[in-house]
Amino acid sequence: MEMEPLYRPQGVEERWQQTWEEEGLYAADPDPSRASWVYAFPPPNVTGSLHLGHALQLSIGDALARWKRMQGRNVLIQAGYDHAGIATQSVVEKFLESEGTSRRELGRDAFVERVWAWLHEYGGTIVGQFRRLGASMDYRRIRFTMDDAYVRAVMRFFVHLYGRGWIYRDNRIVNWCPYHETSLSDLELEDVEVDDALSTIRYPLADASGHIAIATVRPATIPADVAVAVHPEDERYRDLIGKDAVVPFVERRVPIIADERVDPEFGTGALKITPGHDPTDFAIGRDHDLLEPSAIREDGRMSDLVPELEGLTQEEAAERILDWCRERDLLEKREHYRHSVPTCERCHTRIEPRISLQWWCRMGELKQPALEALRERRVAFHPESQHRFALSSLEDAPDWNISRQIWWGHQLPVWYCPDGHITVAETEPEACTECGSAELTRESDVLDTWFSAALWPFATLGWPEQTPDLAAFYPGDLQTTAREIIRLWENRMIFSGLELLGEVPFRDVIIHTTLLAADGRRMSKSLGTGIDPLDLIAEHGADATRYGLMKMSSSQDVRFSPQQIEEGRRLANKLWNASRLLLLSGAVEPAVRPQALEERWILARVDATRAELEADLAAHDFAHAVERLYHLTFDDFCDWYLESIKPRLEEADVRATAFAALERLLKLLHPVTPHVTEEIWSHLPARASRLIVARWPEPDERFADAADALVRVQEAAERFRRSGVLTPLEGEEKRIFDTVVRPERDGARNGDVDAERARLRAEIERAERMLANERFVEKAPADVVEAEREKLERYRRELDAIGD
RNA sequence: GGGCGGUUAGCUCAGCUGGGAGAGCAACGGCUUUACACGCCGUAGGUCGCAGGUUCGAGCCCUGCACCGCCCACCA
Repeated sequence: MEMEPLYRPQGVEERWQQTWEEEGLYAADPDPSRASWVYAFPPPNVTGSLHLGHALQLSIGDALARWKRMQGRNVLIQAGYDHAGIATQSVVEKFLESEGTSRRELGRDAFVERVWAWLHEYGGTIVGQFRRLGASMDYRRIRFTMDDAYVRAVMRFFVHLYGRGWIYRDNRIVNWCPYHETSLSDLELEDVEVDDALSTIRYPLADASGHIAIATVRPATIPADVAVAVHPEDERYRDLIGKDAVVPFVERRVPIIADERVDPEFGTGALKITPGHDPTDFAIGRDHDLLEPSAIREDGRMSDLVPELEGLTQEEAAERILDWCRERDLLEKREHYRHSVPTCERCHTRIEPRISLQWWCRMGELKQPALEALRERRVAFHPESQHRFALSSLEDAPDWNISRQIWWGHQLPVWYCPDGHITVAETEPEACTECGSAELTRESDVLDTWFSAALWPFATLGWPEQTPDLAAFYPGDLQTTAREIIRLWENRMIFSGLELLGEVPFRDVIIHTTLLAADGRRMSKSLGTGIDPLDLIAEHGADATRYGLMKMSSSQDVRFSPQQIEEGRRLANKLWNASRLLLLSGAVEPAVRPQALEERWILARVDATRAELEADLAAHDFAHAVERLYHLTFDDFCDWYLESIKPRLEEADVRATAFAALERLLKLLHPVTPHVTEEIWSHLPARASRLIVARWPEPDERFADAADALVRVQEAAERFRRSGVLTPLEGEEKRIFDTVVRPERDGARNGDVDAERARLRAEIERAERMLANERFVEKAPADVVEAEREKLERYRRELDAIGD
């Protein structure tokens, strides 16, 4: 096949992706002869498409996987989808709206069928996009959290926790979305700034001795007030504590209580307590044994608490109540107030804090083994700061609200009989376990999406069955994710794995960099700041994209910059052309037969880089890892080594060594840029296997001695190019210098010996000053002082050589 | 309000346990050199956010301040 001067990844990459997969090189099967290495890739939303975060973590994870595979490990990257309960339900509901129907019109069973139909038509595109990035996942093993087998695992988990006594039902205040009519976790919310009005309203004292004024943005909730609270230390109200106030409009007597959660600085310093519609009030109410009436219904309109308000919107009700207050001179003032309120991240409806009956999982005992595992670092989050965060958020983890009032998801395996007895079973029971009634109704709630996601590392391998896959691939090795997923998912996988299988699901969790938009804001579709990785791949290739994303993954937040991707593209092209040079000179069987200094040197450089690269990858320092590969390729391999052997390329032995060095270089690069390296590999003299499964280079320190000699040549070259000064060199060193630098060309330009002399004098002066400082010589470490002396001597020698 | 991180060259970022400020890109100058102009060689560009402190010596350690980002908790 012809090798064009310009490497074009388009077409080449797709061909290798297909070949690798067809030849079964991505496949992982239990193999007792090899140690496994398992990376359960976070299952994306089944309705989702590839974004830069996926691409980044996949670049990292796949590079590690390919590295481990070349080291002989039996690598499994688990792929699949999450059903993403509320997100998917929202997407399909919007679709139904466009068709002129709705979830309610269809009813539950028909709706769920429509979701499945929708998914078969439009869902599951993202895994194809993983392929396009070159992700070496076992695509035969795609799992979905709604697969029959997976559903069985989820049911088993629920029944198990219930049997342990850790699952209970309770009325709590939850984030309620009036549009979806479901509870939401705190993490499914989005804060939005709104312009509101803050009303100050007088509540008359029951003994008619005056009034106490409160401030509220939600007058509609006044009918559900059950108390007025003040801070216990607040002098203004000390005398009122224990008295009764009269709630306007409903004219109900309520106590004035003291509670430290009231902020005396805000508003009037007095707070109306509405446990049914505010989280703080709810907490205060529980502590003071207050009633929890509800003025607002599931749909966000007024309840029948006050019959004349029933069915009104909150705005309408608020107007009525405020009018009532105005007429009696109880409305002190009404002022503009801007604040942020939680909204549903899917439909942007304002969240209604609401008390409802929910299912909960007690965390107290369940999390203990996970805490221990984290403390003992049997699971380690990287970087270290995130490990501390993971540990502290698990320590603080409140009981887990596991129920959602939506239709798409795993329906709770809970059945009620007419007498209200509860039967919990993995499959539909025949009769109530308590009274034997056969009239059973299933709980309509479904489980939180993260409840099933918590089982991902083992439910994908067949658990609860004791499958060969489970034996071979559990526990796994790697997890990668974004910071905000730690509490939602990582910690829950850890405690679930420990509870159900007795072992942690993975050893290392890499919390990857968050890529910001160029202006420093968060990347998001709604801000229009997102970048489609598929566009990057189409333009620059998957290799360049992988390289660039790894280069960008250094600190916690990094702004996206296309230059890094372009750098990757140049690297691929450079590698391509270096290989072209050797192949055009005549392919020969690779053999390590170094005869000259530069040959020993490049082999030493490649080996040194191998060692450094291994250390970088082990430390998850991907930015430095790829930078090293870039310099090895450009500076060492091309600019020095290939330039210096060019005149001798007709010698077969020289080429044999060159091909051997190239092979090692390709191997080191393969985890980062798999396609171009495999493509070049295929042009090399017949290899027994694909590069993807070739053996990672063994340490080879035979030529380490060549490094120093070459450094001398490189320094001489730098000096010559800078100043025209020729450093005396002999033999091999002089030959390489003459080949690469070519004094007849580079030296003609400027011979600024004076500048070089001045430079050396400045260095000498500086070193002399340091060494003249007694405190420095006394207190600095001996090796630092010694190094300074050596520098001084060297500079003096060099100055002598030039001629002072 | 709490937590994490950041502030170093025009841009994106490195700088290990304190010991001569770096890379890539961009800019500028020079090279049609038997692979690559997506190339090669070189030049310039930085009071390392600000103010103190510790130290013989601080980009790095300590204190305070300013600004930016993210996460969490939120005052009705």
